[in-house]
Amino acid sequence: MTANTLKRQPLYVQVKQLLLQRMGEGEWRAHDALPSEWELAGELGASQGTVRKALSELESAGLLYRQQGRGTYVAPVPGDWGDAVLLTPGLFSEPPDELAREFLGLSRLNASEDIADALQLRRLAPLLRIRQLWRWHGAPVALDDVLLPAEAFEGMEARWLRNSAGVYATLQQRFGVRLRVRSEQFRAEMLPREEAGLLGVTGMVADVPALCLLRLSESMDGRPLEWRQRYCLTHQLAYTVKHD
Amino acid sequence: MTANTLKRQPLYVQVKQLLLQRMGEGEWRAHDALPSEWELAGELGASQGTVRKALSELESAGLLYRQQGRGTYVAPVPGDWGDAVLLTPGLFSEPPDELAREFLGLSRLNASEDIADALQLRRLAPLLRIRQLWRWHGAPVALDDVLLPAEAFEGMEARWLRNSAGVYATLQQRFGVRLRVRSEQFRAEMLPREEAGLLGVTGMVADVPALCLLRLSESMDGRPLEWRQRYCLTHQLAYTVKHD
DNA sequence: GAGTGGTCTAGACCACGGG
DNA sequence: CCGTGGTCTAGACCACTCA
Repeated sequence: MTANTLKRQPLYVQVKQLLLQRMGEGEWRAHDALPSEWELAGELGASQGTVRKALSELESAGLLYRQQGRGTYVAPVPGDWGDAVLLTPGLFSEPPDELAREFLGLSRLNASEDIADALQLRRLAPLLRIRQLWRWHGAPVALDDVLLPAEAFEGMEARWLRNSAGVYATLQQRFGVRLRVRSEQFRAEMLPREEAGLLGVTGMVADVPALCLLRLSESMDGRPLEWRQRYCLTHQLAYTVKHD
Repeated sequence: MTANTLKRQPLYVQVKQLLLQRMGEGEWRAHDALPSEWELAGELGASQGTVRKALSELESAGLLYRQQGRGTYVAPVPGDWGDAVLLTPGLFSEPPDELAREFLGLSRLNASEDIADALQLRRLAPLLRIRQLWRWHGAPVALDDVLLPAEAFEGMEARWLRNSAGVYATLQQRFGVRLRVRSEQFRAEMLPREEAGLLGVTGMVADVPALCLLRLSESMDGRPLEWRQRYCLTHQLAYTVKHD
């Protein structure tokens, strides 16, 4: 890599950033093959070992997958549910159930202090709010409020969200932005009235506890771009996170 | 590595396993320096690059930490709380609060079907149960039930647990077993009566929602060895998991 | 200055997948 | 068979820490 020093980043980091950029620009779609290690090495003027280190780190970050004897491929966008899985409680065996996602609406509001702080915006900054409902075997099990900085996603349209694989997929397809989870926060709460209505918990039933998940996500270059709140009903299903 | 092939594992994996074994046998204590890459390479008959790959993987697994210009050191045993942190809710800024751990008791019981299954034991297998309470600024915030296969930890004594940095630290010190989290499961529940008593939630107060965490941990060679259930009060504090 | 880990290179061989 | 990624080696230079 001739004279492309910039800020004296190690070469393999520069290779990573360059590949991330090209992936962000949509040069390759999910499951497309990247050039081989030797081709990239030639293109970029680095050795094959250096390219390998960059590719390996992108693989462990979940952006690529590699198969011996075949090649290196762009990994599909992770679903909105994240790495977690809904499970029947008490069991650690895992039938990865398909959850159905239902888009409820797109609206605008202004950031509260907490949210502005988390997203590194000024107070009352305009936000987009996306609501969606998760169903498992037809029954509502979770409700999402997704908050995005309006400035970063100007031109967002509800129909993009209605017919898509999820918010993350839409952001990547329409804005070339790929998000990753920075941190998640769990809390047990009594389900608020409004959310209870949307989740179909109505009437005389005693108050219901809900798992409240907050998730802060960022772009690949580290800017926080999504604040998500999820209310999960966990009578029937638990929220599982696998490690490694 | 001359003729130590075993089952045709890659050399760097064999190096990892050998180092894990020697760490498990207590050859080094926390913050002890390991031999340098070149010394290990000489000892084990591998190249320095291969040793480096093994060490790097152990570092990213959190078992070692390395400092340029100094050396490679054994990482301290993680606390019982795991990678998660208790936080004031709504905020993603992080004052890593010290939690006080209070040992409540050591008892024996027999495995239920679920737990025997998760720990890969026969039904009704004998278990050790360790109870402990977590306090934050004096107030109880969480209660742990730790279940361990009695067979694997015969001779466990309550006083070991009373005066220690936690269950994981005791297991490593007394039995040479280091655990890592395999999966965690979250659920919102109404706090059961017994746990409410231990957590100091008494009297006329309306029922309280609790975050119920299940954690399955395994030894470094992949045997499931701990089933843990934790009830967390999350009115004041939330349960946070950082990624990366 | 000596010793450590961090990066980078060049070359070798192996294991796997597919034509 | 070829091309791919996976492992392993040897050697070079750099950046950092510490005596």
